[in-house]
Amino acid sequence: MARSPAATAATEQGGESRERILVAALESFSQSGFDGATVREIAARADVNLGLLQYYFGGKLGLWRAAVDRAFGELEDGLRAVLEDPSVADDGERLRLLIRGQVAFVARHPEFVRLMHDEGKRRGPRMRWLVDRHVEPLHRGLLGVMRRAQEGGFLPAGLSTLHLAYILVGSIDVIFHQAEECKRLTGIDPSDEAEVEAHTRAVEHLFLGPPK
Amino acid sequence: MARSPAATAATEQGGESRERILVAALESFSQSGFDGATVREIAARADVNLGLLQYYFGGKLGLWRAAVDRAFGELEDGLRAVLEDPSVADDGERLRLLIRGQVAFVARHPEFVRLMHDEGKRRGPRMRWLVDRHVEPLHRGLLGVMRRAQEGGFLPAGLSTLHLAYILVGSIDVIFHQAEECKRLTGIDPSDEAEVEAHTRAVEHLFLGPPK
DNA sequence: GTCTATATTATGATAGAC
DNA sequence: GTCTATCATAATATAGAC
Repeated sequence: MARSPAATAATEQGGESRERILVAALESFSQSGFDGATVREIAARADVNLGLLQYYFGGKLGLWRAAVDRAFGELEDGLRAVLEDPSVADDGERLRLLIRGQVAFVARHPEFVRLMHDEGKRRGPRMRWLVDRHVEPLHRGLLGVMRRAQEGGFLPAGLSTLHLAYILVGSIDVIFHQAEECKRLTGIDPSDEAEVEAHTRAVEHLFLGPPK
Repeated sequence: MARSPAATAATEQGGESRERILVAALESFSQSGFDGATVREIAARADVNLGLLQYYFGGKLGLWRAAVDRAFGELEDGLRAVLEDPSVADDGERLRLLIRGQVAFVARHPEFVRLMHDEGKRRGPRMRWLVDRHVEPLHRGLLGVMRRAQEGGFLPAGLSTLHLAYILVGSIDVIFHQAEECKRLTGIDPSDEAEVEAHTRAVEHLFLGPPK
């Protein structure tokens, strides 16, 4: 896989092991939360020695930050493409693309949502770091699209874009965040292709109306 | 506040301290997750001695279970009332009441959602216990209401009720789950009365159409 | 770069006094 | 019931060999 130049500084100094550690860290942090995750388990998962985490990331917090940067990198690349694509006809269509892209991304990367939710629920330095560095720009972009979609008559006017934004994100994310619960509850894996499609259709229908 | 007889068995043996421990435990578990929470901090929060947690609940897991039972007790009482209320005109109206009640509950009890999300995201004995004991009955009830609302034309037909259910829950819950993030992001506290109202209106509009 | 110790602290649980 | 120790373990982080 080709590497984007932008990603180099944050994630690409160092070698193969460094990358495996980051993958393992994201997995562990998203499953157990920052406090619940242990650097030992991450090292074991990445099949490297404990000291190596210290060597590359200086400590648990540095590892967490690097893993978060890496996780957001991929998402941001995809979102920016949709937000800035000049060939999109109108903001209703742009919102539709945003929904589709986000459902697809979250279905394949539930760790991402789990990590965001784990930090977004409590006050603290990590939450502030995450919001200021990553969430705020995305949120601003989404609000803009929704506002313009309202102005164009693609979204119900008179409803707060802030609330609509959280409703949209919640609509998309929760079933994948709770994928294990959903499996236990229904036997259905929401990340199965057919379910991802059904989910996309349902979210699109609710926000943008029945398909033409 | 009067105590429902049903709640007695699960939560009322023991005294004042026991209750304070359960409140503190719910707070800690929801903030930090099961692994991240420490019995020491819970004891400190409840202003009781460490040994007392052992005395009442046998250990961390027993404490978690008792705290969860207590949290679901209140929710289940409210939901059952709406689900079984014979004076409700139709299932569109019932769904509307369900939405209003759930938004109000979650706005006042974000810990509840945080705890559910913390366990629902990972496989394990606690998740299974939680789903089988508490989530499954609620989910079954919600699916029933949604199916009947579809049949009555109050909800878009042709969309999977499973996905609609997760979308509804996500729509309602996430802004309150992420309340701290939202405050940092926008300066707005979603649990403020005006915001709760705006959120209710937005969710109602999306699922049940514009107000009459 | 990667590893093997090890220091230090924090944690869940227990024993037993009052 | 409630408290004061204390134990055994598991955690992060460090020092230093290869």
